[in-house]
Amino acid sequence: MPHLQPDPAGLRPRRIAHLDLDAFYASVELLRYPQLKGMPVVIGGGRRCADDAMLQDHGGLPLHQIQLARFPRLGDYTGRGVITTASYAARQFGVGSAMGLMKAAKLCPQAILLPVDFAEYRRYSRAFKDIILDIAPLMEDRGIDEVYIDFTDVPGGQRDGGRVLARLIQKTIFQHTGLTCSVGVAPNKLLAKMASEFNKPNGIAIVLEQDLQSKIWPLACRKINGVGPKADQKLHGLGLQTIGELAQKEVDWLIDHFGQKTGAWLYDAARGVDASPVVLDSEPVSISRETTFERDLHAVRDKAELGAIFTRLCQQVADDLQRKAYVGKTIGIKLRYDNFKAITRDQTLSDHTADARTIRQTAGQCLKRVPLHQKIRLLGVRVASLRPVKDALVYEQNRPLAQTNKAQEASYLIANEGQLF
DNA sequence: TCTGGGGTCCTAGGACCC
DNA sequence: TCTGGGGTCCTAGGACCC
Repeated sequence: MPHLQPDPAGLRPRRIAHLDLDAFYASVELLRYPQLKGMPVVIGGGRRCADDAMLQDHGGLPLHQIQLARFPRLGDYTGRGVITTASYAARQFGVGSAMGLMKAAKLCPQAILLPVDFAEYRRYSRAFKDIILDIAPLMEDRGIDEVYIDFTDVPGGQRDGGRVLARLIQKTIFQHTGLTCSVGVAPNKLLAKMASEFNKPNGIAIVLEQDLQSKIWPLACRKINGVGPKADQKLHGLGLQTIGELAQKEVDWLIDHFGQKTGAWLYDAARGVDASPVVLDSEPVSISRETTFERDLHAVRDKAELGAIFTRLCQQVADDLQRKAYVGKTIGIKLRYDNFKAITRDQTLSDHTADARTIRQTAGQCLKRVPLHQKIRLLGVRVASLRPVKDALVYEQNRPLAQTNKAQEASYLIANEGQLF
């Protein structure tokens, strides 16, 4: 007999909020260029985005005075890339994030195309998280525009199911940054995440234990955080469309079809059961850099170009490690062929390192173990098995030594730039 | 005209050790 | 000569998320 009620032991008297900024990148760009308000705007395309020229050529005018006609249109863009964020006006045309720019250009050629400006987005990201921490100190960072917040013991966090505190946070973020966000408050992270989607943009949704059947069960299984395209397809194949239908299945049946771990997890998720804690801080597992080329490259015919890119990626990863004060033991590469198939190779060293030469040499060894007949579109370098360099001070005190290392790294890398291995 | 870049976690097989 | 589990580390691939 399937359970029709949530398992009371799994639903704690917690109040957990999920908050994410609305159309974050596009909203930041609209603050910078208010004249674009209401226009379809997409962010993406990166460094080759045509409007770099525009940004340098605005005749010294303040950014907000640049005339609409001078902004580049999506329809004029030719090249690779995907949309990172689309403004709500652009979404009306069916344009959305992760969509290829060329495909989006067909749907909405008149949309304005802006390049991503991560430095600026990170500033806003820090600002909105600082505001939250001031009000509610138990916050889990889930990326540049998303957090979980434990409302349980925050004053006012229980009032009206959390609505009062959610409203306060929402208002304070808007006052200080001009950004809007959507908040869901529920007994756990799983439900809070789903709830935050209910009233986008600039909305608040409260989900209580007893709302499971009315508010959660009608939703598609795909709305469960962790059910992606593959799992969703498989669920459809098994005749399951909604979370409610999933909740009718026996745990053994789910385990038979999805394996022990995923099966048990799906069983819980369909019942709104999630005991995972709000994690305040966590150590990174890996640090990586990767790049998709402007055109597909061949290991033999484009050896010099590829070698230079490879070296640059290693240098960037080394810089990232040193800046963040980590060393890593496992060096890996990733490449993606022109048919989009990706492969990885890695090698674990006996000692941790953040040295660009060591990374470059080891990554070169990895590259040797990979078939290189086919053209490739992407190359990446990754360092894992990280360990924090506890004494960041040592780095400071040894600055002259560190600079010597830097110089040696640089000369080694320049000497080997055209090489692939 | 396909499909970014930065991550995390899981699985599964093999090596190796006890 | 054959046959055990269990634990850990390494490697490769893939699903998923922001």
